[in-house]
Amino acid sequence: MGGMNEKLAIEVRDAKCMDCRLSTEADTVCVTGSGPLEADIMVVGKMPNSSAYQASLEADLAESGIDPATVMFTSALKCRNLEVEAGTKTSIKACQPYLHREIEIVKPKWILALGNEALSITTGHSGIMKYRGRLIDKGTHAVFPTISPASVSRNPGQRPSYMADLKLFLAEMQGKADAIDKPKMLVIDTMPKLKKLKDLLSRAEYLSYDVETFSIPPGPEWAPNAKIVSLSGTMGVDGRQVVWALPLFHPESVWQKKWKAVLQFIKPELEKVPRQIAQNGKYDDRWLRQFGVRTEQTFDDMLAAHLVDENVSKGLKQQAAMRLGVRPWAIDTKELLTTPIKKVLTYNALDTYYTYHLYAELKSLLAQQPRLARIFKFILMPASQILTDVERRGVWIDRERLQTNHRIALQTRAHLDEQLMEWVPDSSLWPTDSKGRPREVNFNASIFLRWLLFEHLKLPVVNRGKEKDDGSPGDPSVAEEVMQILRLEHPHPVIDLLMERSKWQKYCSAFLSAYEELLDENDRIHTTFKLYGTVTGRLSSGKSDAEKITSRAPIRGVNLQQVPRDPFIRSLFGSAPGYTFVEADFSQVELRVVAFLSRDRTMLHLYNTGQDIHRATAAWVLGVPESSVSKDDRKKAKAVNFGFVYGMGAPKFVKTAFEKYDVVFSLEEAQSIRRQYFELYAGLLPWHARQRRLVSLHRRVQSPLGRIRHLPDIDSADKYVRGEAERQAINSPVQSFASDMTMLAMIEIDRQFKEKNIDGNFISTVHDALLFEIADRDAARALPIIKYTMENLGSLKKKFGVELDIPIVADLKVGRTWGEAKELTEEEVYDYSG
DNA sequence: AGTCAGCGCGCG
DNA sequence: AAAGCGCGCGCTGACT
Repeated sequence: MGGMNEKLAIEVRDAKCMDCRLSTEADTVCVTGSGPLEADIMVVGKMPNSSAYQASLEADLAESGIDPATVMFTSALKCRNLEVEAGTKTSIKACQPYLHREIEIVKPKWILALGNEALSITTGHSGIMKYRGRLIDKGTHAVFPTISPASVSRNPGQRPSYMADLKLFLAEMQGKADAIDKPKMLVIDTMPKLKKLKDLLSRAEYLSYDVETFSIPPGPEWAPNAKIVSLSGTMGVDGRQVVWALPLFHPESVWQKKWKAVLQFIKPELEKVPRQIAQNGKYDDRWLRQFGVRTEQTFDDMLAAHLVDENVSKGLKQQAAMRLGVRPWAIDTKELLTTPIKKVLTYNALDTYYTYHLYAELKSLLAQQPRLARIFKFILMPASQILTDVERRGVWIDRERLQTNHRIALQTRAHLDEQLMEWVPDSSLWPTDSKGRPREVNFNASIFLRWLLFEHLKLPVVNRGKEKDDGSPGDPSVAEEVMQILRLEHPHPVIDLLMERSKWQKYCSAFLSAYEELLDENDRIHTTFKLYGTVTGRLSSGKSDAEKITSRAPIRGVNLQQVPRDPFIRSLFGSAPGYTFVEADFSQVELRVVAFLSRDRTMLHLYNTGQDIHRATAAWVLGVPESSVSKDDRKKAKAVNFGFVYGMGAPKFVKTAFEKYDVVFSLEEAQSIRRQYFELYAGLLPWHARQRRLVSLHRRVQSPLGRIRHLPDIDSADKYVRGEAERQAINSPVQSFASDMTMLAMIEIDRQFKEKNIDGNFISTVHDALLFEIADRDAARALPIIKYTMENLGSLKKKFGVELDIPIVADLKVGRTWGEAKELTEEEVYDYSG
């Protein structure tokens, strides 16, 4: 690093500072900034930079167009200690005055904050991943946060977005005009203009559209007070482009009182536009369908962006900045109704305008990668269409049973609490909070519980959490695994009570009360699926982003992919009266895909001869014939298969075997089992090696359909990070392919139901399972379609040219509810009589 | 009164 | 010191 700026050091530095423990360990105490005193730009890192670090930082800045010679470099923490990589909240606080004094003296116009410590000391905010890349105005200067270069060197995958941030920082400083001109906007606020819009829409070749919505609390489109505030579009008509904004339920809107009628007026033309482009259009389509307009997006930018690069953020603003060089634009969408209408409309229209330009960009990117284009066309877009209606329809819940079971759960928890209270002494002994008041009784993972177990009852501490920032040991763990160990080695009634209680606590808070709150007037609950929610292409499920906004009465979303398997919960989910509930599972689909990809002979043989691989593994581990493998043993073997196939080591195997299956293995036993496992399935290790080689060579891997997983961390200098990327390279193609098979099945089955006029609907997918609700009278026709389609998946060959040489098996369960559905034999599926 | 990260645990 | 993968969410406790 260059030396400290002398004038600055004289003003600011206190070389004898002893405000925190860092000073005692430091080589140099209180290192102040280096660089010109009159700099406009100040770069704040975490600690004083080493010379190598400084050199690479300067190179990064130069590469993005910022001249390092004009920059004042300084840091959040002032003590330099090359040995210790330390940063503590207390140290940051202690150092804060020095940095603030530096800012006062240098008076920069811009501060580049590198990493969370720098962010927090310059702005008071925490959460660098949230705040990175956006300018924070501090009055006298503006702070632009991004991630720290240290993190980038550890995770090379972050480099592109880091460099993009630096370039955005330069653009902000230069106040550069956006790369694309802002459009002229047609505001539809009179009857003649509305008629004109209707006419233009009827001839539009494409339309990118977006709605602004409102409800209190922020929630779903079916909430009683849900309103569409405005609808905007960018469309191509007669070879030119028209950008328009239609005010609807805004207080200043001329259409506020008849906004629904206005929507109906343009509905036929809106629905008929051939190319319908949107950003996360499932959301817009859901809202428009709620109010009677059935748009069907044909191109979703968000999904295309996800396919092209699963690791970047897919928001419109981020994508527009990254791909179009457009600076962020924003209004407070929580305050739509009090924001002047002009602003709302401009914002709304601009969204559609950039959505269109992104579409053009992404479309050409996809055109260059035909396999991705096929996944987009034959999986993502059709799935998005289907899921739009799945989310709107929701899943039927047995309301009475829900209320009963909720009551039971609350009572059970209360009863356990009573029993636990017998072990709680007089409140004078309770631990106190920072203000000296006794802490409340709390049997969740709290300070109170830790005190009760480890201080009052003097049970031994089995495990601790992460070491604290100040170097003190972490809190004693009260996790399930710790309880299991305590129960074995130091039995105590409190342990059993707590283990039982934690189950009921989770049922009450995470599931039952959420379900009750979310039940709509038709006894159904809703989820939001994300097709862009996972790096492998699986769906994720939960609440929509709007529902995530914290508010006084948050609407909680249901994650349909983590419903406890306990029939106490699963039997609440069912089919409405007159309908049959069907669960169709792909049997062991991931392991079948492993066999297909690894070409392991033993696995291929087992599957091709219709055998059960978990059973085979269990028999082999236990050294008994397959006929004497119990259900429980088979379950344990599942953990063995999944663990070892994806690169689990012996120590972790010992841990999971104990935690999940109560089986105790010694490390030696585990090592020998692992060794023998790879002798039994001799094709697996060579396949692992192949995946490692591929990812090292290309920095990415592909699924059989061509989904790409970028793994830039394979270049990390850190061997743990590298190992992670290697195991992901092994797992990703498998998980990807399996989940695409599920989506293809959903799409094919949906098409056949429609063709054959079957009254059957999807309720949810759970990774390798499809859930349906089918009219009783159509069940006999529907079941064979479901099973046959899943097991044959014609589109794999037809659309993707992939031919599976292992059998795929679908297991069907039928009943009134999820928890009570009974498995059908093959005969029962093909000859169903209810 | 709201925000956040870390933990622990629900699912595949 | 650390080697299954992929998720979402509720709670706690510390902070503004």
